[in-house]
Amino acid sequence: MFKDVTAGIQAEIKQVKPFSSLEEEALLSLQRTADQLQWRIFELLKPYGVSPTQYNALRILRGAKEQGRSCSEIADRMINRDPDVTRLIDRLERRGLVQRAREKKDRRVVTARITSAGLELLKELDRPVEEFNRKMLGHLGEQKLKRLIKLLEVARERAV
Amino acid sequence: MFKDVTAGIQAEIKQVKPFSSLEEEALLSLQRTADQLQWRIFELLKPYGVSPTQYNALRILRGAKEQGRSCSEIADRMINRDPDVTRLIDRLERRGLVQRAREKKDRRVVTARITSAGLELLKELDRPVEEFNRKMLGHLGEQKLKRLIKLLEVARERAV
DNA sequence: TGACATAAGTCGTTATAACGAGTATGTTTA
DNA sequence: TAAACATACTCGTTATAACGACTTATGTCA
Repeated sequence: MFKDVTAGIQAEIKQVKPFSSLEEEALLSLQRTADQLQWRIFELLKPYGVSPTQYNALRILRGAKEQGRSCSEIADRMINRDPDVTRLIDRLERRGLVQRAREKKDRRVVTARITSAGLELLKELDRPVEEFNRKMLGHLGEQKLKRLIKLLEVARERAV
Repeated sequence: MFKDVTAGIQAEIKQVKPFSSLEEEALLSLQRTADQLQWRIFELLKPYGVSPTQYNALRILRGAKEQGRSCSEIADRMINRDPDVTRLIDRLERRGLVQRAREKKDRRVVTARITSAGLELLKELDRPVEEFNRKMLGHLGEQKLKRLIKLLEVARERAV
Protein backbone atom coordinates (compact mmCIF):
# COMPACT_ATOMS: atom_id res chain seq x y z
CA MET A 1 0.00 0.00 0.00
CA PHE A 2 1.47 3.26 -1.08
CA LYS A 3 -0.24 5.19 1.66
CA ASP A 4 1.69 3.21 4.24
CA VAL A 5 4.97 4.02 2.67
CA THR A 6 4.53 7.76 2.64
CA ALA A 7 2.56 8.41 5.78
CA GLY A 8 5.09 7.08 8.24
CA ILE A 9 4.81 4.60 11.01
CA GLN A 10 1.88 6.34 12.61
CA ALA A 11 -0.30 5.42 9.67
CA GLU A 12 1.23 1.96 9.41
CA ILE A 13 0.12 1.00 12.87
CA LYS A 14 -3.07 3.07 12.48
CA GLN A 15 -2.29 5.11 15.50
CA VAL A 16 -4.72 7.85 16.45
CA LYS A 17 -2.79 9.84 19.01
CA PRO A 18 0.53 11.32 17.97
CA PHE A 19 3.68 9.96 19.55
CA SER A 20 4.48 11.44 22.91
CA SER A 21 8.09 12.04 21.88
CA LEU A 22 10.56 11.64 19.06
CA GLU A 23 12.36 9.07 21.15
CA GLU A 24 9.24 6.94 21.33
CA GLU A 25 8.63 7.25 17.62
CA ALA A 26 12.20 6.25 16.86
CA LEU A 27 12.01 3.29 19.21
CA LEU A 28 8.81 1.98 17.71
CA SER A 29 10.06 2.57 14.18
CA LEU A 30 13.15 0.61 15.01
CA GLN A 31 11.21 -2.29 16.46
CA ARG A 32 8.84 -2.41 13.55
CA THR A 33 11.54 -2.19 10.92
CA ALA A 34 13.55 -4.93 12.57
CA ASP A 35 10.49 -7.13 13.00
CA GLN A 36 9.45 -6.79 9.37
CA LEU A 37 12.91 -7.54 8.07
CA GLN A 38 13.34 -10.42 10.51
CA TRP A 39 10.11 -11.87 9.25
CA ARG A 40 11.34 -11.72 5.67
CA ILE A 41 14.59 -13.37 6.64
CA PHE A 42 12.64 -16.06 8.44
CA GLU A 43 10.68 -16.75 5.26
CA LEU A 44 13.83 -16.78 3.17
CA LEU A 45 15.47 -19.35 5.43
CA LYS A 46 12.41 -21.51 6.01
CA PRO A 47 12.80 -23.66 2.89
CA TYR A 48 16.30 -24.51 4.09
CA GLY A 49 15.08 -25.61 7.51
CA VAL A 50 17.06 -23.15 9.60
CA SER A 51 15.92 -20.28 11.78
CA PRO A 52 17.59 -16.86 11.72
CA THR A 53 19.30 -17.72 15.00
CA GLN A 54 20.63 -20.97 13.63
CA TYR A 55 21.81 -19.28 10.48
CA ASN A 56 23.61 -16.69 12.57
CA ALA A 57 25.36 -19.42 14.58
CA LEU A 58 26.40 -21.24 11.43
CA ARG A 59 27.92 -18.11 9.98
CA ILE A 60 29.82 -17.51 13.18
CA LEU A 61 31.21 -21.02 12.96
CA ARG A 62 32.10 -20.63 9.31
CA GLY A 63 34.08 -17.54 10.25
CA ALA A 64 35.89 -19.50 12.94
CA LYS A 65 37.05 -22.19 10.50
CA GLU A 66 38.60 -25.36 11.95
CA GLN A 67 39.33 -23.56 15.18
CA GLY A 68 35.65 -23.59 16.13
CA ARG A 69 34.02 -21.64 18.92
CA SER A 70 32.93 -22.38 22.45
CA CYS A 71 29.31 -21.88 23.47
CA SER A 72 30.06 -18.64 25.25
CA GLU A 73 32.07 -17.32 22.32
CA ILE A 74 29.12 -18.04 20.10
CA ALA A 75 26.78 -16.30 22.53
CA ASP A 76 29.02 -13.22 22.48
CA ARG A 77 28.90 -13.03 18.72
CA MET A 78 25.21 -13.55 18.16
CA ILE A 79 23.18 -10.74 16.68
CA ASN A 80 20.16 -11.71 18.73
CA ARG A 81 21.29 -12.81 22.14
CA ASP A 82 20.32 -16.36 23.00
CA PRO A 83 20.50 -17.46 26.63
CA ASP A 84 20.72 -21.16 25.82
CA VAL A 85 23.38 -21.84 23.24
CA THR A 86 23.58 -25.45 24.35
CA ARG A 87 20.24 -26.29 22.86
CA LEU A 88 20.84 -24.15 19.80
CA ILE A 89 23.93 -26.23 19.07
CA ASP A 90 22.01 -29.38 19.98
CA ARG A 91 19.61 -28.74 17.17
CA LEU A 92 22.34 -27.96 14.67
CA GLU A 93 24.24 -31.06 15.70
CA ARG A 94 21.16 -33.24 15.28
CA ARG A 95 20.93 -32.01 11.71
CA GLY A 96 24.59 -32.78 11.14
CA LEU A 97 25.48 -29.15 10.49
CA VAL A 98 27.93 -28.80 13.37
CA GLN A 99 30.06 -31.07 15.55
CA ARG A 100 30.91 -30.78 19.22
CA ALA A 101 34.09 -31.69 21.04
CA ARG A 102 35.20 -31.20 24.59
CA GLU A 103 38.47 -29.32 24.96
CA LYS A 104 41.46 -31.11 26.45
CA LYS A 105 43.10 -27.99 27.82
CA ASP A 106 40.02 -26.78 29.67
CA ARG A 107 37.57 -29.58 30.07
CA ARG A 108 34.75 -27.21 30.93
CA VAL A 109 34.73 -25.90 27.39
CA VAL A 110 32.84 -27.47 24.53
CA THR A 111 33.91 -26.34 21.08
CA ALA A 112 31.54 -26.40 18.16
CA ARG A 113 32.76 -26.67 14.58
CA ILE A 114 30.88 -26.45 11.35
CA THR A 115 30.70 -29.63 9.27
CA SER A 116 31.00 -29.89 5.52
CA ALA A 117 27.23 -30.27 5.39
CA GLY A 118 26.94 -27.01 7.29
CA LEU A 119 29.34 -25.31 4.92
CA GLU A 120 27.40 -26.58 1.95
CA LEU A 121 24.15 -25.27 3.34
CA LEU A 122 25.68 -21.85 3.90
CA LYS A 123 27.14 -21.84 0.43
CA GLU A 124 23.74 -22.59 -1.01
CA LEU A 125 22.37 -19.67 0.96
CA ASP A 126 25.04 -17.10 0.14
CA ARG A 127 23.53 -15.97 -3.11
CA PRO A 128 19.90 -15.75 -1.96
CA VAL A 129 20.93 -13.91 1.18
CA GLU A 130 23.01 -11.42 -0.74
CA GLU A 131 20.16 -10.83 -3.14
CA PHE A 132 17.81 -10.43 -0.22
CA ASN A 133 20.02 -7.79 1.35
CA ARG A 134 20.18 -5.82 -1.85
CA LYS A 135 16.48 -6.16 -2.47
CA MET A 136 15.53 -5.06 1.03
CA LEU A 137 17.97 -2.21 1.55
CA GLY A 138 19.73 -1.58 -1.73
CA HIS A 139 17.40 1.26 -2.66
CA LEU A 140 18.80 3.39 0.13
CA GLY A 141 22.05 3.86 -1.69
CA GLU A 142 25.52 4.14 -0.24
CA GLN A 143 25.11 7.44 1.53
CA LYS A 144 21.90 6.64 3.33
CA LEU A 145 23.12 3.19 4.30
CA LYS A 146 26.21 4.68 5.86
CA ARG A 147 24.17 7.26 7.68
CA LEU A 148 21.79 4.62 8.95
CA ILE A 149 24.64 2.45 10.19
CA LYS A 150 26.16 5.41 12.01
CA LEU A 151 22.88 6.42 13.59
CA LEU A 152 22.20 2.90 14.75
CA GLU A 153 25.62 2.78 16.29
CA VAL A 154 24.81 5.87 18.30
CA ALA A 155 21.42 4.42 19.17
CA ARG A 156 23.07 1.37 20.72
CA GLU A 157 25.39 3.38 22.96
CA ARG A 158 23.07 3.48 25.93
CA ALA A 159 21.44 0.14 25.41
CA VAL A 160 24.40 -2.05 26.33
CA MET B 1 32.89 -0.87 27.12
CA PHE B 2 34.05 2.18 25.33
CA LYS B 3 35.76 0.25 22.61
CA ASP B 4 32.48 -1.27 21.60
CA VAL B 5 30.92 2.10 21.24
CA THR B 6 33.48 3.51 18.90
CA ALA B 7 34.53 0.56 16.85
CA GLY B 8 31.18 -0.20 15.31
CA ILE B 9 29.19 -3.35 15.09
CA GLN B 10 32.02 -5.32 13.61
CA ALA B 11 33.91 -5.08 16.89
CA GLU B 12 30.79 -5.60 18.95
CA ILE B 13 30.13 -9.00 17.48
CA LYS B 14 33.89 -9.65 17.24
CA GLN B 15 33.70 -10.28 13.55
CA VAL B 16 36.89 -11.08 11.73
CA LYS B 17 35.92 -10.76 8.11
CA PRO B 18 34.56 -7.43 6.94
CA PHE B 19 30.92 -7.26 5.91
CA SER B 20 30.29 -8.32 2.37
CA SER B 21 28.17 -5.25 1.70
CA LEU B 22 26.82 -2.11 3.26
CA GLU B 23 23.36 -3.61 3.03
CA GLU B 24 24.44 -6.54 5.15
CA GLU B 25 26.07 -4.29 7.69
CA ALA B 26 22.95 -2.16 7.94
CA LEU B 27 20.73 -5.18 8.31
CA LEU B 28 22.80 -6.67 11.09
CA SER B 29 23.12 -3.32 12.82
CA LEU B 30 19.40 -2.95 12.72
CA GLN B 31 18.78 -6.40 14.13
CA ARG B 32 21.28 -5.92 16.89
CA THR B 33 20.06 -2.48 17.87
CA ALA B 34 16.48 -3.63 17.99
CA ASP B 35 17.41 -6.73 19.96
CA GLN B 36 19.36 -4.80 22.56
CA LEU B 37 16.63 -2.25 23.04
CA GLN B 38 13.97 -4.92 23.14
CA TRP B 39 15.91 -6.67 25.84
CA ARG B 40 16.02 -3.52 27.92
CA ILE B 41 12.30 -2.98 27.46
CA PHE B 42 11.74 -6.56 28.51
CA GLU B 43 13.68 -5.94 31.72
CA LEU B 44 11.83 -2.71 32.34
CA LEU B 45 8.46 -4.42 32.04
CA LYS B 46 9.36 -7.60 33.88
CA PRO B 47 8.62 -6.29 37.39
CA TYR B 48 5.14 -5.43 36.19
CA GLY B 49 4.50 -8.92 34.88
CA VAL B 50 3.89 -8.00 31.24
CA SER B 51 5.84 -8.79 28.11
CA PRO B 52 6.61 -6.19 25.43
CA THR B 53 3.92 -7.75 23.25
CA GLN B 54 1.35 -7.56 26.03
CA TYR B 55 2.31 -3.99 26.79
CA ASN B 56 1.87 -3.13 23.14
CA ALA B 57 -1.59 -4.67 23.10
CA LEU B 58 -2.60 -2.80 26.24
CA ARG B 59 -1.54 0.49 24.75
CA ILE B 60 -3.51 -0.23 21.61
CA LEU B 61 -6.57 -0.88 23.75
CA ARG B 62 -6.02 2.24 25.80
CA GLY B 63 -5.96 4.21 22.57
CA ALA B 64 -9.24 2.61 21.52
CA LYS B 65 -11.03 3.68 24.72
CA GLU B 66 -14.47 2.15 25.43
CA GLN B 67 -14.87 1.28 21.79
CA GLY B 68 -12.33 -1.53 22.10
CA ARG B 69 -10.70 -3.45 19.27
CA SER B 70 -11.26 -6.77 17.60
CA CYS B 71 -8.51 -9.36 17.51
CA SER B 72 -7.67 -8.60 13.92
CA GLU B 73 -7.61 -4.86 14.54
CA ILE B 74 -5.16 -5.47 17.35
CA ALA B 75 -3.03 -7.65 15.10
CA ASP B 76 -2.91 -4.89 12.49
CA ARG B 77 -1.68 -2.38 15.01
CA MET B 78 1.00 -4.44 16.72
CA ILE B 79 4.60 -3.37 16.41
CA ASN B 80 5.78 -6.96 16.42
CA ARG B 81 3.34 -9.07 14.49
CA ASP B 82 1.76 -11.84 16.51
CA PRO B 83 -0.03 -14.63 14.64
CA ASP B 84 -2.15 -15.65 17.61
CA VAL B 85 -3.87 -12.67 19.17
CA THR B 86 -6.46 -14.96 20.74
CA ARG B 87 -3.98 -16.33 23.22
CA LEU B 88 -2.35 -12.98 23.78
CA ILE B 89 -5.73 -11.62 24.86
CA ASP B 90 -6.36 -14.81 26.82
CA ARG B 91 -3.39 -14.08 29.00
CA LEU B 92 -4.32 -10.46 29.51
CA GLU B 93 -7.87 -11.44 30.36
CA ARG B 94 -6.70 -13.98 32.92
CA ARG B 95 -4.84 -11.19 34.67
CA GLY B 96 -7.91 -9.00 34.60
CA LEU B 97 -6.27 -6.39 32.39
CA VAL B 98 -8.73 -6.69 29.52
CA GLN B 99 -12.27 -7.93 28.94
CA ARG B 100 -13.75 -9.70 26.00
CA ALA B 101 -17.21 -9.45 24.52
CA ARG B 102 -18.75 -10.92 21.42
CA GLU B 103 -20.26 -8.38 19.08
CA LYS B 104 -23.98 -8.45 18.47
CA LYS B 105 -23.79 -6.93 15.01
CA ASP B 106 -21.28 -9.46 13.73
CA ARG B 107 -21.10 -12.43 15.99
CA ARG B 108 -17.81 -13.58 14.52
CA VAL B 109 -16.05 -10.62 16.06
CA VAL B 110 -14.73 -10.57 19.59
CA THR B 111 -13.95 -7.12 20.95
CA ALA B 112 -11.38 -6.61 23.66
CA ARG B 113 -11.52 -3.64 25.99
CA ILE B 114 -9.04 -2.52 28.58
CA THR B 115 -10.22 -2.70 32.19
CA SER B 116 -9.59 -0.16 34.91
CA ALA B 117 -6.90 -2.48 36.26
CA GLY B 118 -5.28 -2.39 32.84
CA LEU B 119 -5.48 1.38 32.71
CA GLU B 120 -3.92 1.62 36.14
CA LEU B 121 -1.06 -0.62 35.17
CA LEU B 122 -0.39 1.48 32.08
CA LYS B 123 -0.55 4.66 34.11
CA GLU B 124 2.00 3.25 36.50
CA LEU B 125 4.23 2.48 33.55
CA ASP B 126 3.91 5.76 31.70
CA ARG B 127 6.60 7.60 33.62
CA PRO B 128 9.18 4.77 33.64
CA VAL B 129 8.63 4.14 29.95
CA GLU B 130 9.03 7.78 29.06
CA GLU B 131 12.21 7.97 31.11
CA PHE B 132 13.44 4.85 29.45
CA ASN B 133 12.89 6.30 26.00
CA ARG B 134 14.77 9.43 26.87
CA LYS B 135 17.56 7.50 28.51
CA MET B 136 18.00 5.13 25.61
CA LEU B 137 17.68 7.51 22.70
CA GLY B 138 17.59 11.04 24.09
CA HIS B 139 21.28 11.57 23.49
CA LEU B 140 20.72 11.53 19.75
CA GLY B 141 19.00 14.86 19.82
CA GLU B 142 16.14 16.07 17.69
CA GLN B 143 17.91 16.19 14.38
CA LYS B 144 19.41 12.72 14.52
CA LEU B 145 16.18 11.20 15.79
CA LYS B 146 14.29 12.68 12.90
CA ARG B 147 16.90 11.47 10.45
CA LEU B 148 16.80 8.01 11.96
CA ILE B 149 13.02 7.86 11.78
CA LYS B 150 13.11 8.92 8.13
CA LEU B 151 15.79 6.39 7.23
CA LEU B 152 13.92 3.59 8.97
CA GLU B 153 10.84 4.54 7.04
CA VAL B 154 12.75 4.16 3.80
CA ALA B 155 14.23 0.91 5.07
CA ARG B 156 10.74 -0.55 5.56
CA GLU B 157 9.58 0.25 2.05
CA ARG B 158 10.61 -3.05 0.52
CA ALA B 159 10.02 -5.19 3.57
CA VAL B 160 6.25 -5.05 3.57
C1' DT C 1 46.55 -27.83 50.37
C1' DG C 2 41.70 -27.15 51.32
C1' DA C 3 37.78 -23.95 51.25
C1' DC C 4 35.67 -20.86 48.54
C1' DA C 5 34.53 -18.50 44.45
C1' DT C 6 34.06 -18.44 39.53
C1' DA C 7 33.35 -20.22 34.95
C1' DA C 8 31.27 -23.21 31.25
C1' DG C 9 27.79 -26.08 30.03
C1' DT C 10 23.74 -29.06 30.74
C1' DC C 11 19.09 -29.86 31.54
C1' DG C 12 14.25 -29.90 33.82
C1' DT C 13 10.44 -27.00 33.72
C1' DT C 14 7.28 -23.54 32.44
C1' DA C 15 5.82 -20.10 29.26
C1' DT C 16 5.30 -18.42 24.88
C1' DA C 17 5.56 -18.66 19.65
C1' DA C 18 4.38 -20.86 15.24
C1' DC C 19 1.60 -23.86 12.29
C1' DG C 20 -2.47 -25.54 10.75
C1' DA C 21 -6.89 -27.55 11.21
C1' DG C 22 -11.45 -26.64 12.84
C1' DT C 23 -15.90 -23.90 14.03
C1' DA C 24 -19.12 -20.46 13.64
C1' DT C 25 -20.83 -16.58 11.25
C1' DG C 26 -21.44 -13.61 7.29
C1' DT C 27 -21.29 -12.50 2.19
C1' DT C 28 -21.60 -13.51 -2.60
C1' DT C 29 -23.12 -15.83 -6.53
C1' DA C 30 -25.28 -19.01 -9.67
C1' DT D 1 -32.26 -19.71 -1.87
C1' DA D 2 -28.73 -23.03 -1.56
C1' DA D 3 -23.94 -23.58 -2.34
C1' DA D 4 -19.58 -21.74 -2.33
C1' DC D 5 -16.59 -18.67 -0.56
C1' DA D 6 -14.72 -15.55 2.87
C1' DT D 7 -14.00 -13.84 7.54
C1' DA D 8 -12.93 -13.93 12.55
C1' DC D 9 -11.54 -16.35 15.76
C1' DT D 10 -10.40 -20.74 18.55
C1' DC D 11 -7.59 -24.40 19.82
C1' DG D 12 -4.58 -28.79 19.58
C1' DT D 13 0.07 -29.62 18.74
C1' DT D 14 4.85 -29.05 18.19
C1' DA D 15 8.86 -26.25 18.51
C1' DT D 16 11.42 -22.86 20.58
C1' DA D 17 12.52 -19.35 24.30
C1' DA D 18 13.30 -18.13 29.18
C1' DC D 19 14.42 -19.16 33.99
C1' DG D 20 17.03 -21.48 37.31
C1' DA D 21 19.03 -25.17 39.55
C1' DC D 22 22.71 -28.38 39.00
C1' DT D 23 27.27 -30.59 37.59
C1' DT D 24 31.86 -30.40 36.53
C1' DA D 25 36.16 -28.07 36.00
C1' DT D 26 39.38 -24.02 37.04
C1' DG D 27 41.09 -20.38 39.50
C1' DT D 28 42.26 -17.85 44.10
C1' DC D 29 43.95 -17.21 48.48
C1' DA D 30 44.57 -17.83 53.39
